Amino acid sequence: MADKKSPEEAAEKATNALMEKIVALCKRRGFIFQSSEIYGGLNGFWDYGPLGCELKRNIKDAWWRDVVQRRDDVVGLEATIIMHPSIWKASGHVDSFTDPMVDCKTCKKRFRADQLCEELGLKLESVETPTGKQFKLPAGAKCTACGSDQLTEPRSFNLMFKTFIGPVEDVSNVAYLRPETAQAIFAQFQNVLSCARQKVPFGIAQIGKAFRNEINPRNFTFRSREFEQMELEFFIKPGTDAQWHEYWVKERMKWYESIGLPASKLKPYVYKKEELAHYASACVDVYFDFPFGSQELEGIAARGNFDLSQHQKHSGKSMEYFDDETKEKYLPHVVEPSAGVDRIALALLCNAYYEEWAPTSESAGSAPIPAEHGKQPPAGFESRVVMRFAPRIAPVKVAVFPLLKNKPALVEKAKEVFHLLRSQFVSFYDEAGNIGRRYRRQDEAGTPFCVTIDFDTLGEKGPEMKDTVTLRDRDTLKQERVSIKELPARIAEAVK
RNA sequence: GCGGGUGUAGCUCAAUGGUAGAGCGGUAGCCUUCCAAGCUACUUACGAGGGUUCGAUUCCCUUCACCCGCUCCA
Repeated sequence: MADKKSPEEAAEKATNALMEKIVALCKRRGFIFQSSEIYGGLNGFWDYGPLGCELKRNIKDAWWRDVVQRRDDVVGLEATIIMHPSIWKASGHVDSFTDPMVDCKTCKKRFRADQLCEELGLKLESVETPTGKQFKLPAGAKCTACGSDQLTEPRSFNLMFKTFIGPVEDVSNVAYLRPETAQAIFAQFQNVLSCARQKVPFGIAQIGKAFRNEINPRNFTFRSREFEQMELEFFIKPGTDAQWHEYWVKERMKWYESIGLPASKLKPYVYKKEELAHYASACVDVYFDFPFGSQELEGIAARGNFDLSQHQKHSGKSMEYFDDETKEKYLPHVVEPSAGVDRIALALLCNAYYEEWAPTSESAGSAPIPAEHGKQPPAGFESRVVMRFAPRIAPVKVAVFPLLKNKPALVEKAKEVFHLLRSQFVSFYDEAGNIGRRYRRQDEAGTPFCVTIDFDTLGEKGPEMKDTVTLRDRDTLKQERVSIKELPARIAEAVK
């Protein structure tokens, strides 16, 4: 009786097990490692290994191509991570990124100080300081859980990483690592406008690192303290907010499908009126079904002119745009699609992971079948793990093998083919172990194509087979005879 | 930050108050004519720091990391 598990518990156990397998594969194959692992690791920080950094690069390249290079109306920007502290004052991050927390010394519960006071009908006291607000509990504050008045003073957890510019560690030299890439775009709006010869509507895009001192990093790389963002600020004429917002939500959903995330696992979450920030007119989050739940990959917000007007106010510089056609001056409104690169990488890894029963040599030629949890594969099959990345996003596009390692003519020809392909695609050469083992290694790396050089390639079966190779498909395991000449075009077609 | 759990090789797991063993993997060699075959050799670990003890991977404390719940989530 005590051993009986509810369906919910069983399902939870299965998803935990799945995440653990994905984490193990990420380490085994060199996708993601713990940061500073030899020193015990560092909470909230992760490194990308040889395959992982190729994957991430492919995500960023795809985004940059689709959002910037292939459009007439978007230009790029690469700003510094540390910027003038006033930027974060203007953006609201210095004040609103702070959560004052109090702990009950008696029952160890933790509360947001403002919420606790509100519940008691009191008002949290605060004083402005150069580095943000300092909070003080009003008289009469007590723990709402146990009633004790033994509460710690409110401590501010500002989510921005702080540092100092120059040698003196002093309040006047405080600077922050950017908690988002977006603000630099607003701060450089006039510079970009004056050189890029763009007219509203147009966008400025940036990819880069951002830092948030999260209280509680969780779910592998999903919530990290150092992460990478891809943000677009698309500046529009006031009043066209709704139509552009709708446009970008559609564009972004399409993009996720283009990198191989299925529509069935992507869900738009439309913010309700009361959930919106006061300046925003609309916001849609793109959610992905991770093994640990449906979670946000990107937020697409219509932010009005809040950011530009804030910077105009704080800097005293005009952020206005002069419209040649209507001869009007105005502060452009903005639609902001803001995506997390690491979250997308994690989504791709989770989505690509499959356990299958693949045919062994006895039943070669059969199609692989999905593995059934907790069961042994049927005779003639054995389990394999395969990462089914979309070819466009796969870290390695093609692997090249000589059928046998101890035949110099095969090795020489294979290396020749490898060098030919390497000039165009991320390629991998392997000759260790038997051919099946090498195929399986590439399955775990998610390499969509394997090319094998055999004796027919050398012309042993006659001239019509000479200079043809086996092209093996990762997903179907099907093999096809293709001439070396046609190979680059075949692969290029699949990975474009 | 609180509570619970976990920490032995790259992975999965074992044993033990007297300094650790296997399978898989990896590397090298032999072999191998298309899906993890075989043989040989090599490789690698008690998360970190203290304490108790003649002696600690094992017991105790602290710390770090990971997982789960709470909390938090621009």
